[in-house]
Amino acid sequence: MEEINVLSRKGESTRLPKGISAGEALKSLGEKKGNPAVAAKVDGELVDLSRSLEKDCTLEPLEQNSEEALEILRHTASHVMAQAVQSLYPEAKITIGPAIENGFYYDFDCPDTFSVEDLPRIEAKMEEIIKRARPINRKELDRQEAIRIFSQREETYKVEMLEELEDPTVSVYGQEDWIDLCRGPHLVNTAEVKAFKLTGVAGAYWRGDERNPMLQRIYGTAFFSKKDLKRHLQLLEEARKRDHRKLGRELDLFHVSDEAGPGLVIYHPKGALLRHILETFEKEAHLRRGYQMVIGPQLLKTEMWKKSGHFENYRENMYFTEVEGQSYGIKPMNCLAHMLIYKSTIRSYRDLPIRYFEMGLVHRHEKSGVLHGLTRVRQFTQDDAHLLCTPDQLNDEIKGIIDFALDMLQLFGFEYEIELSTQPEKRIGTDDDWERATNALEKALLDKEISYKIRAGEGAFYGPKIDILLKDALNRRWQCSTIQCDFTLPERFDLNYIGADGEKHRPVMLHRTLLGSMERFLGVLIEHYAGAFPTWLAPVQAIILTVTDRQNNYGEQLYQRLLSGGIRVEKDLRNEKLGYKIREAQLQKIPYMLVVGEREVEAGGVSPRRRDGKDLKLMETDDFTRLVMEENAVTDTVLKVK
RNA sequence: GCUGGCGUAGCUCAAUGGUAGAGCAGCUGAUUUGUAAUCAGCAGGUUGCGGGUUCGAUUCCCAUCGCCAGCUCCA
Repeated sequence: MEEINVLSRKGESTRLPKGISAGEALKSLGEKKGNPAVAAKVDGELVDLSRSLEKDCTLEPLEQNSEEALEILRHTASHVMAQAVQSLYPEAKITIGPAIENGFYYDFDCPDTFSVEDLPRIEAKMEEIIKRARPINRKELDRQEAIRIFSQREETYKVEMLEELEDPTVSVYGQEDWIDLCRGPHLVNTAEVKAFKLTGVAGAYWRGDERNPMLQRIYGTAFFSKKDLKRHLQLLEEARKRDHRKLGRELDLFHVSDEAGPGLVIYHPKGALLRHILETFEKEAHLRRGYQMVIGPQLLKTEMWKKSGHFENYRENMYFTEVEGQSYGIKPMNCLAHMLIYKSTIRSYRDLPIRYFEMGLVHRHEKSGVLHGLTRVRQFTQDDAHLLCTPDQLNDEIKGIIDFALDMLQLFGFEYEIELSTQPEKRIGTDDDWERATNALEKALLDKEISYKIRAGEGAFYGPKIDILLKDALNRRWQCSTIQCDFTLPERFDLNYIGADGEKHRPVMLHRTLLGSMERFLGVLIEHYAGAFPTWLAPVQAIILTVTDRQNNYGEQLYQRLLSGGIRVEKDLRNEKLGYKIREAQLQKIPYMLVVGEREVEAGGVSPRRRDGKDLKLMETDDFTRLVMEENAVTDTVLKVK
C-alpha cells in the first residue's frame, strides 16, 4: 500500500497509509485521549477529522479546549438546528447560520413566524436528530452542480450565494437527507452535539442590509459539556440580575419617563450625586494633565454645521430649531465651539499643544429601536476634549491620551481591547489627510506596543479613530473611549498658528473621550459593580443605624459630624428592628453600616459593619472617617501623574 | 426605522367576554428591638392612550405611544 509521511506537532515523522482519515492518523500519532480532537489542522489548514490525507503533510489536532473548537461545535449545532427547523417547517428556506461569540444562530425565510414558545419543539427535534447519531458528510461539488441541487430544493438564498461565488467547486455538508452549502469544518457526527440550548428569536435583515427583506433568526448556544452550558446560562442569569435598568430603579438612581420622552434620562438625587463624584474627579484629573476647561453653547447656527460637514453627513441625527427666522442646530458634538475658542485670538507654535476639555451635553436623534437604558440615549454628556497641536506633537499627544485612558480604566478594574477604524465611505477630507491621520494613530499604538484590531471603513466622517473597548466583570465589551484624528476640520475652519518661521501653519486636531458618554459609562459601572460601588464612588458611603430610639440623639450628632467631615452619610432612626435596617442598607449596597446602640453611645464611637458582612467592632469616630478617606484616595492612581 | 413579543397598584406578579387580586413598598397604631424582613389595621387601579366589535371589553379587532429581544446604526 502507498504510504505518506505525516509530521506531528512534536516534530516526529510517521509513515501512514495514503488516504487515511485525519482522525485515524491522529490516533496513530498517539495524540492524547483526555482532550479529544474535534478537527485537525493539516498543513495549518483546519479540516474535518474525516478528511483523508493524500500526501505528505503536517498534522495537528484541534482540541476541545480552544475557541476554534467551540466555533466548530456551534456551527455544527446551527446545522442540526436548521435541519430540525426544516423538518418542522418544510416551507422554511435556509440562509446562513454561523457560530458567533457566545453561541450560534441560523437565519430562515419562513412564512410561519417563530416565537419563543416554538423553541422547545425545535430543541426536541434537535435531540431526536442527535440521538440518531448520524455521520456528517462533506462533499465537493462542481458549482453548477450545486446550483442545480439547491434550485431543486428551492433554496433560493443558497442559489443566490452560489451564483456570486467564483470558485469552480464548492463544499456541501450534511447529515441524513439535509444539506447546506458550507466551508466547514464540522464535527464528524451529530451525536457530538451534547449540550445546547436555543436562547431566542429575532428578526435580521438578509445580508445585514436594512433594504433587504427581514429573515427570522433563531439564536442558540452549545458547549462540549452540560456543565459548561450550565455555567454559561448562569452567567446570563447574573447579567440579568445586574441589569442597570433594574438596579437603577432599586437603588433609586434614575429613571426614563415616556412622559418626558424616550432616551432622556432623569437623574434622582443618588444618580446625580454619582455623576457629580465621577465628574469632579475627572475634571481634576484633566486639569492635572494640562487640559483647560471650556464650555460651548448648546445650539449653534445651522450655517456652522454646514461649514463643518455635520449638516451634510450627520443631519439625520441632529435636532434643529428656528428662532426669529434663524435656523439653529442643537449640538451633537462639542468640537465647533472649541474651534471657535481656538480661533478667538492669534496662536503661536509656543501655545501648542492646546487641550480643551468640556463635560459637553450633546443631543443625538437615535432611531427609536436602538434606545436602551443608560447605554443608548438621545441626550448625554461626554467627557470630551479637543487637542490642537503641530504635526510634530501629534504622536506624543496620542500616546498621552492612551495613557490617560488606560489609567482611568484601571482605576475601575476594567480590561480592554483596542480597535483602529479606518476611512468610511461617507467622509470629508482628502485621501492624503486620511492616510496621514491613520498613520499617526497606528504609529502611536505601535510605539506603545499595544495590540489592536483593524476595523476597515468604520471611522468617523471627519477622521480615523482608535476605540478602546472596555471589558466589564462579566466579560462584556463596551465602547467608551475614542480618539479621533482630524486634519479636515482645522482646514474647513481655517485654524492656524504662527510657526517659528513666522509663517502660518495648520494645526492638527484630536477629538477624544475617555469614559465616552457619562450615561453609558454609569450604566456600565452599575453592571460592572452589580450596584455595589467602591466607597470612593458610592453615593451613600455610610448609614447610621440606631438600635432603639434612645440612641437617636447620638445618631443625629454623629450624622452631623460625619456629614461635615466630608462623608456621604445617611441615617436610619426609624422605630424598626436592627435586622430590618441592616437588610435595607444591605439591599441598597451601602459600603458601611454604622450600628449605634447603648455601647456606642457610652464609648462615643461607632461600630461599622461592612457591606460584605464583616463586623469592624467599636472604633473612634475619627478613625472611621480616616478609613473612608483612605478609600477615597484610590483615585490618586489617576490624579498623581507620573 | 425594521421584525417579533409585551404593556394590570410605586415595585414584582395573578385573574376573567359579566363588580380587577396578592406580596412587598406606603400610611396609622402597637412593639423599644444588637447585625438580612415584629404584629395588626387602612389606603392604593378609568387594566398605556384612542377607536371598533359586543347587551357588556381589562380580555377580541384596528390604530397609536412606550418597553423588551434582536437587526441596521452608534458615545
